[in-house]
Amino acid sequence: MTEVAPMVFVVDDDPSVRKSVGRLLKSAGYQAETFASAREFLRRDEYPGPGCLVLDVQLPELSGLDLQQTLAGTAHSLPIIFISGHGDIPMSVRAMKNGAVDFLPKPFVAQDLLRVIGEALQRSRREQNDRLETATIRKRLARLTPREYEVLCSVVAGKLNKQIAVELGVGEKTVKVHRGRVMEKMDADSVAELVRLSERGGVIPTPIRV
Amino acid sequence: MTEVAPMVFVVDDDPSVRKSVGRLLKSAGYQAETFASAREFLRRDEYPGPGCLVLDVQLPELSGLDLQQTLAGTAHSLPIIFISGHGDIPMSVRAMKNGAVDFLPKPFVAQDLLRVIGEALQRSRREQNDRLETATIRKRLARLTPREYEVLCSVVAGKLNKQIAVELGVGEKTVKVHRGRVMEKMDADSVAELVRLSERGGVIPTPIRV
DNA sequence: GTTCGCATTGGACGAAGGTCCCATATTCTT
DNA sequence: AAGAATATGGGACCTTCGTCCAATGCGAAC
Repeated sequence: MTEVAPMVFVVDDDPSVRKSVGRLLKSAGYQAETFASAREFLRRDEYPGPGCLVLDVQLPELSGLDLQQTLAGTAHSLPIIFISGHGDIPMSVRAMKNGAVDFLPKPFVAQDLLRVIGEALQRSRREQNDRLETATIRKRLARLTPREYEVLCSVVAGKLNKQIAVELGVGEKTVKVHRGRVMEKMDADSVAELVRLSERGGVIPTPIRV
Repeated sequence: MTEVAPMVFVVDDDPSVRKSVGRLLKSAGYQAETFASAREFLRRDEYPGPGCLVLDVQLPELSGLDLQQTLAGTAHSLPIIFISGHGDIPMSVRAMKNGAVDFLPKPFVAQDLLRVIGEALQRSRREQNDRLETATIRKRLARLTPREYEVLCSVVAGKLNKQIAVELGVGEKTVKVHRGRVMEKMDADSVAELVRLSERGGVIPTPIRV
């Protein structure tokens, strides 16, 4: 495990804010990288470790809220803390609804920002872990052949080999082989574990026909 | 299925707001009940159907935000829409962080309130369904004897009857009996289903000793 | 055109799961 | 004290699962 210092990105069109916030973050032990616009931020390199984004709402071209929506659902989306000089309540509500960690009106005290950044980084770590886990599972799922995947769906639906065989129009023997390979490829020691892995991987159990 | 009209509770110390909002809601086809204070609201009867709470932030004694925290985690918590005449951004952020559906500054247009209430009721229905499902599962879990519960925890961990028997210091036969009763009481047709039920019911699989 | 991955199946066998009827001991409630 | 719920088993039996070794057919890739 390479220890990676948390990274805080700052996007604000005001140079003095970038400078002061950047200094504050570094003095607090974080890595900091500042950007003057949303587009500039979008050209950044991916950062592997935990991190968050301190984002001004009012920005030229693409606004902070627009950037938030652009980033939402991205594979490497970061927790966002908004800062705003002329924000209003509907703006802050929209930001929070879209998953922002907090929304700080300017001027704010350094302590408030640091506290919220702590929250954001904690969330980032959690999300990163979750993403890592599901990515691992997805990779395993991707190694399954189409037929194996069909069998998996039926197995996690709780069906017997015999039933699966009938539904797929093959022999029970064949199902057993596929099933064995599924267990191996998914690295599951038991059906219980297979069910949990499949659930996190988004596998839909084939409906049981009564 | 008894069709229940959605219920909207309104808590505001301003009588004119209670009156106008109440009228608006009824004209929109909702049931409405108004309260002048948080304490008064807390004395209300439980309402079984979908519903939400339109809550003023500034209230005598217990504030709207306090009431939100009091209600949070309650078995019958309702989605909350805040309305506020003198709210600020930190206030709205706090409300949203604690799960509010929205935060509307007064004055607001009727259409906005109705739109947000629609969201809130949809969330209410979803939460109600989720609560119903987990409650059903919990009831079944509660019918298990201590021993049966132990067996369940081991089964969903993917252990073999033999292993479970050793760990519990009983015969494999006994485990089979308990296991059978667990399947029956939990109304599960397969181990896969049992795993899913257990997960939603908060059952912790007993760790596997390698 | 040969090699590789995929899907398919056979036979055999042991391990595991599930269920029937039956029985005993303990504990707790009524 | 009687009865119910709980926990524990025996014996018998069948089903299901998993795995060993072995084989065939098919399409795609090299």
